[in-house]
Amino acid sequence: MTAASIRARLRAEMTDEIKAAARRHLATDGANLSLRAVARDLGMASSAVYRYFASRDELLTALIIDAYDSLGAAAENASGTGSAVDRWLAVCHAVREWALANPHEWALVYGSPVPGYQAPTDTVGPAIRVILALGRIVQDASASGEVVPGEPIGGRLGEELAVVAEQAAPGAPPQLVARSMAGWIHLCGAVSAELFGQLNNTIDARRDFFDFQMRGALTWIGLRASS
Amino acid sequence: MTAASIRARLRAEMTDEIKAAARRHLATDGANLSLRAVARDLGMASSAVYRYFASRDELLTALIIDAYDSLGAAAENASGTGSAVDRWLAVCHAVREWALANPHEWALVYGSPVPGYQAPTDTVGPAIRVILALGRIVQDASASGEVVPGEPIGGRLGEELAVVAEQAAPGAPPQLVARSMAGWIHLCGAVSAELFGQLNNTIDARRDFFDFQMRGALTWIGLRASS
DNA sequence: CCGCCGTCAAGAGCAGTGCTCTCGTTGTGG
DNA sequence: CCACAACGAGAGCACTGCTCTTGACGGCGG
Repeated sequence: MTAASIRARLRAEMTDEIKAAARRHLATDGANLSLRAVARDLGMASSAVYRYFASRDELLTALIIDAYDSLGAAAENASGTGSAVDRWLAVCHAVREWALANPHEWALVYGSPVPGYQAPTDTVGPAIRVILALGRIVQDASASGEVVPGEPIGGRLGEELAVVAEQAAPGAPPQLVARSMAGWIHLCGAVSAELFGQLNNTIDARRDFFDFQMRGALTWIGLRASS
Repeated sequence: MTAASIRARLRAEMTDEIKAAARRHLATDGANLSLRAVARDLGMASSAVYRYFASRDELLTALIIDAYDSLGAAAENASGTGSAVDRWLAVCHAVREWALANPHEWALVYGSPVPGYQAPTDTVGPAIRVILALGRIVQDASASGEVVPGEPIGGRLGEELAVVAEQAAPGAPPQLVARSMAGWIHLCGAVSAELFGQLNNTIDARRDFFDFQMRGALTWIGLRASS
């Protein structure tokens, strides 16, 4: 135990240092960061990095998982208490603030996909944490009646939404889940628009505008202020 | 005229061929396409490409402008006739269909920004064509009363929105312009979510879901079916 | 009609990249 | 205590964007 754990601990520390350096380079180089530059930052040969990550894509995957987990934790932290509306808005603002604090990691996970990169299945678990956090709010609101049911959705879309509802917010009506998904998509769109420069030279009161958008989406989603 | 125009025409043709080849490579390599590979495709030396584009960034800028123009034309074409709701939805679907037909160009303009790349001012003109197309619809609807005014917005956000309203939809109330901007952002978010894989293994009835989202956003925006 | 100059393409070259392979060293489990 | 696994370093391959030089072709002024 002693020896192996020492090796293992050193390996874990080295892995973290590489990821930290890579995260730093993410800011300047984006998704196509230079493994050699990362190695230089750490004072090691570029080939040594390959002892820890089999390829640059694997390093990126690790960064992506970390980003999803960090964002998911932020969302879960914010989804605590209050009315469904308050909880939903808190999650929205938490996501936005996380993205503002970690813009390049947001771009990594919600921006354009890296060309040759195929996300492994390890990423889907962390990826849906924020969705599940929103789903719990919707589920709770639905259970306590803080919700406008709306008209059912038929066809194949209706069936697919029923499956989503079962997984993310069991008990909630599919049409409510559909509107919530739209709200999540609007959330992602609003954050990306702000981060990717679509609001430049146009809107400076960005928090207010974001809040305005999320509240507006909320009225359509149909979460009520309280039971 | 004769000689210079011959030269100029050859140059324009060559420029177009380079852009076409670069667009082809955009599909596989994304924003970090290989200038040498483009040159290889055209059977010319990589250095010869620099006669037409001073750098790879300049080539990318040309592609970006072309993409904005193409998308803008598609949006303008679709914004023709009918009620404000019909015109708005037509533009939304036109944007989505253009994006589905040109996914990599969509990623180029609405995806994560290229790291070291700073968009020159030449791009803003083409960039706002689709926004202006939507703005005209809102303006017309406002003029003919097909609109729910809603509550005014105060503070700095209100002032900024008034400026936007003046530029994009003169005469329309700022709060309506704000809701329309949110609709445009939701539109971009929905297209990006679909294109960037956020709906994978979840929603297959994508056109229906997109339509559902845009109609929902529309009810909140406050465009009425007809006067 | 000829020479000249601007435009063009090609090639070599530089610094940098991802990744592989080999070679010593070091530390650890049996 | 020693063989073996893990590790770091370096060289090397094919590739990249970009620059510089060289040579050739074509249209215009004299």
